[in-house]
Amino acid sequence: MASDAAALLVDDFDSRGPIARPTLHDAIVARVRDMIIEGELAPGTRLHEGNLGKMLGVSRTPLREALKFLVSEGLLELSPGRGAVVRQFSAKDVHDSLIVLGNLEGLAGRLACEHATDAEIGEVRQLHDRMMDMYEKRDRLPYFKLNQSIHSAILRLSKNEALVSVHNVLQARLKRIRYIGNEGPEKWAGAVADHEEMINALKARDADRLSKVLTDHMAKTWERVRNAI
Amino acid sequence: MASDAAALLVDDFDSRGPIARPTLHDAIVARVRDMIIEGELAPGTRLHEGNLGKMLGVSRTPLREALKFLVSEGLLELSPGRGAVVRQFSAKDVHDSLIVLGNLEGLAGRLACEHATDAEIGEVRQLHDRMMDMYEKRDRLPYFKLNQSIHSAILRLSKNEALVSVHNVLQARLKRIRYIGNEGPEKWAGAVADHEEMINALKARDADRLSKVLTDHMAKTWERVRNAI
DNA sequence: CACAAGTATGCTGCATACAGAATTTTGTTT
DNA sequence: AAACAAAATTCTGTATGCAGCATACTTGTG
Repeated sequence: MASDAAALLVDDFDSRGPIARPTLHDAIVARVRDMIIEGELAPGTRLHEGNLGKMLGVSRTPLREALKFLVSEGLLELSPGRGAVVRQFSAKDVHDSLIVLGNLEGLAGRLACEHATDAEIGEVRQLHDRMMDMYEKRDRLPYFKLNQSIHSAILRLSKNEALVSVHNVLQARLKRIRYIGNEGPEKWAGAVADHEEMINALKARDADRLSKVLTDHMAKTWERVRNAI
Repeated sequence: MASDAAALLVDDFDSRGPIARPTLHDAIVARVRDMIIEGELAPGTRLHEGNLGKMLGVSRTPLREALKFLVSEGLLELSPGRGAVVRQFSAKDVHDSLIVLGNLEGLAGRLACEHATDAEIGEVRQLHDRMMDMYEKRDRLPYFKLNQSIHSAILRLSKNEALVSVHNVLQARLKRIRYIGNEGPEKWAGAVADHEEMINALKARDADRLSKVLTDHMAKTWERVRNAI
């Protein structure tokens, strides 16, 4: 019965990766990470290995290994003798992270202008156009997801693995908060304007301008989410 | 007998931290990380859970948890069914990481100029002076360690936890390579000159200059280590 | 009735046991 | 002698068991 649920968990895992088949470990990590990001496990929650394991249909051993992994990612904290707790980010933590993220995205933009092919830039353009459609319809969730895709794409186009890696870690920590932070119409319009400038700078391969837009965009993100914390 | 060695391992752990006592988990992570950084476990080495555990006097369970932790840090890779392998960094990986590190240190310098107290800058100055003494004596190891301390100190003075965190991760991945990369006299002199300018810019709280020196310094580091890979 | 001490329960941390996959070794055949 | 196949061994991945600590509860006392 436990193995059935575990098999289900693995099937759930989105494996569009290249060769390696999904492992139970990866599935658990992905699942718990999602539970944290989507707020199912609120910050401060103490993770009960027995219950959580039964819930996921996994024994404590692989679960504990996955939790250690998430501790290293900064999504959980470990208090000795008391197990894992969903990490609570202070306003300063969020602000600090956004500053670093802004800097990293700025660098990514600079590198993307240098290394991206025309075809790749075209793909980002398509993402952008689809996002604008969603903005016209004021369809928030697809807009949000396309928005994330664009930022991820620019990171990818930097062709810098290390950069992608550290960006992903910081991004994951803030994802929940950014998801919550629902700006009003005027700030939303501002964000969209930023994105227009981004895509233009990228098409023109204007590294300085793209870098600046991305960094500034992240600074404005702070204004959008600060009262949601 | 296993527990004896485990106790020894914990005692080995450098716990100048605030409150929390060292846990076996932390001790194992620190120990294996050091073994990787110091080259005792060469890149590409397949980690044998049985042997390594016996060597450290720990059973497989906490060891595996520690390995998962190090996988998340990017020091190990996991091939399903085949366990953990010490990650091999290509020249491009190193180059990419150094670019990101340079950017992060540049940001750190900028923030340090803003947030550091005069006393803290004084402490960095002292580290710098001691490092210069070691340079006069051409005493490489203490020079190297003080050098690292200075960079860490600047990161700390940024007062940005997220920045320190991601910097540490990237730093750990490259530590072994930088340790190996022994430059000749003329490049060493160049590095020392960079450090002179760093400390001057920091004292003057010239954010732009400090930022630029740190970023450029890291770019030169690539020249120093590239033939060691 | 409040508070403290002792007790009981439950959870974490670690070790061990077991099943299945991977690798190596050995035997057979060409 | 080389190549292939099959068996045996070894190792990983997962489950379970046990000891010690933390917490909650209960009971006794002021």
